[in-house]
Amino acid sequence: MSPKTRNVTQKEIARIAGVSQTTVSMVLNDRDGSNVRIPAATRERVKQAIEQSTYVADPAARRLAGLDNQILGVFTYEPALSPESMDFYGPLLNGIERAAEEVGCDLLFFTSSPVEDGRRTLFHRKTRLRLADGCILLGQDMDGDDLKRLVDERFPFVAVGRRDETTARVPYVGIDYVTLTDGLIRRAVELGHREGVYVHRDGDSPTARDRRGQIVAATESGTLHFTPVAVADDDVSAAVAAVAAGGATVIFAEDTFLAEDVAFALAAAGIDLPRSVSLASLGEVRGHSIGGRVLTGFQTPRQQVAAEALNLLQKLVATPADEWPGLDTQLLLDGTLELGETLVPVGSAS
Amino acid sequence: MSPKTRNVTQKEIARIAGVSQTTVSMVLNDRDGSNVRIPAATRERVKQAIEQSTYVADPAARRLAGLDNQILGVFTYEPALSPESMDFYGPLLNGIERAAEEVGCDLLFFTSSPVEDGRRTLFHRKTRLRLADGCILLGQDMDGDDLKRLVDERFPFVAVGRRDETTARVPYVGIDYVTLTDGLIRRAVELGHREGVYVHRDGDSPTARDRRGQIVAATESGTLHFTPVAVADDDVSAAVAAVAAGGATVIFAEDTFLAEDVAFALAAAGIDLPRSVSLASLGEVRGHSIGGRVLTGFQTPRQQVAAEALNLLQKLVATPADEWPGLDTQLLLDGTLELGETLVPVGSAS
DNA sequence: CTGAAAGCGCTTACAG
DNA sequence: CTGAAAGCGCTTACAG
Repeated sequence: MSPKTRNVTQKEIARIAGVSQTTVSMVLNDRDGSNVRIPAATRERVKQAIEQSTYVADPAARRLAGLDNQILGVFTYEPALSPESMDFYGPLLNGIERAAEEVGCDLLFFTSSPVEDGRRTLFHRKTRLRLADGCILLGQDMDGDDLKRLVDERFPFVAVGRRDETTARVPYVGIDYVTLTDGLIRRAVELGHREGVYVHRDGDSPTARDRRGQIVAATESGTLHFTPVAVADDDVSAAVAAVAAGGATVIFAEDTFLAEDVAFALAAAGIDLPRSVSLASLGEVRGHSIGGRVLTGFQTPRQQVAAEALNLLQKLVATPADEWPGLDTQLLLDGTLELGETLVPVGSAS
Repeated sequence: MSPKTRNVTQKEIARIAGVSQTTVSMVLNDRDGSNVRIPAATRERVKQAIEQSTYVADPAARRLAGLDNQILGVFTYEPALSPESMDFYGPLLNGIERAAEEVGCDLLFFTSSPVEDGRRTLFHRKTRLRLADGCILLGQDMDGDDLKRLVDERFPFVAVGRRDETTARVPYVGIDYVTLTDGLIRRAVELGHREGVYVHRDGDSPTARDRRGQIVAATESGTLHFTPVAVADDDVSAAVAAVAAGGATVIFAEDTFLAEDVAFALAAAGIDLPRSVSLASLGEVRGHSIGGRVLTGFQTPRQQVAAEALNLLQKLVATPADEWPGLDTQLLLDGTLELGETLVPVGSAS
């Protein structure tokens, strides 16, 4: 630690104002309850002294003494500020920053977390987690053990995105993908589609299950029959083959990157989009288009998700842990459909 | 403060291992100097106990006891994570995140700082600044008083961008705009330009002065004569008028947004770019183009700037303040010219 | 109304 | 080699 000029402490303020350090603390924290009643005169004297000095409370000491810090942690399972991740994290981080500014909190990014198995670990020997009053968790693929431990330790946190851990009830704010997926299926049916291909990554996240659930339901009810195609390593050739095999008039892709890959592969295979086959993404499509056409998919209120997550986190921080069970800690927000231009009526080719 | 389950402390580890709490601290911090020599046996016992527990040192306590925190502050004078600011801050933040990850530091964003006069204030009653070992300052328009106070308090910090405060020697990492500007002027001269217009915002930041200095020098030496045009509120009409008045074959804009505004106004005025007049930006141009043409300007190593800034900050943190004068704390990195397609030989119209 | 004291969890001289 | 003690700056019972 580089030696700095000593900082002003309450003790010095006390000496200047001619009171005890306790009194300074009382004044600073507006402790004016039944047992303590500080006359306006001394209160004023103390305030004067503080005003004249450059006094700033030491956050570490406050924290150690058991107060909160006005610091919220932000943990991402991948680098959050890289150009590639901005597409996903950008709106969330922006929402978090704005909400934090609003409530007067600083944001502690746990960039130091060592990487294991390709993702960062929240708990490690030197984690500064406890310096924060609470923590926001971001990432497609969270660690179940982390979540469990956070719950067990009663550390206030909120996950962005739905989590249905069997081991613990995780507070989250997410998007209602079930309704969105359902809406897009209806839309396809309205347009005459009866046979589709569902291209997905074969992941097992809650949001992946949400989408798949509706796809399966539509298939089983006979509303719209989907042939599922799992894709690995961005190799979407199987999906193209499934389309070429005939029958399908529409492709649903699990997310927008996948949709773009599919579109590219279709073009390479000489299959015309959307004349020969329609395409829709079950993810956020803003800013994405296919050959100049607005991609059909969802619009998701990510900034709002972030704001609500911070909101909920604040509530958890302010509530004693034993009262948490009474709180509504799982929140899904509605998105909207982007009808777009890549999902068109069957037979548009004619 | 919501009551949590109590966290494991050194005292408990000590009890388990059957040693004193001091010894636990020693083992944890590898204090094995001349006065302390802990036998491998007890050391092992302590490590076992730690391993079995979920012990994590309380960062607030460490900090209060005078150690460093592995937390670096990030202060931006405007919101850093908004879509608009990403163009500028994005590469810097990315560089900072990567560097922080490398050195094992967390990043504390001072989002809580209240806004005064349209910009955030670093020092306020509840600043958590001191929780960080040091701080990176970002922003076009920093507050001179903030800088002075940081220097006076000997708080380790590094500004991104050159700062020449008269009141204090500010550590910084920036880009060498003098050489870049000079290079672009030479280039214009090579292409036959003798008469230009310099569109600027009339600001007084160091980098603004750097650019203007070269413009003025070229004008005075007669190499390339510039007519300066100050622009307010993005109203570049005066610049267009200056061009229309004749004589000038090239426009230099202080930054890329300005260049884009000028290009737009020229097009509206029916002045053909670059056939009638050339255009160059004295700023980063990556990702910007004018009517499909690569804009002439600079490429600046912003990620590297960020990395070097963090580097320097680490050095400051690790060095006692009284030895800072011996350090090289002002660093300018080289950018490269983007020759682009909007600065063309005089008389290309023919 | 106000201050002396204990305590938060840690580190570091200082004695054994 | 190891532990008891002081101290970091703050808050909060607890006595006056």
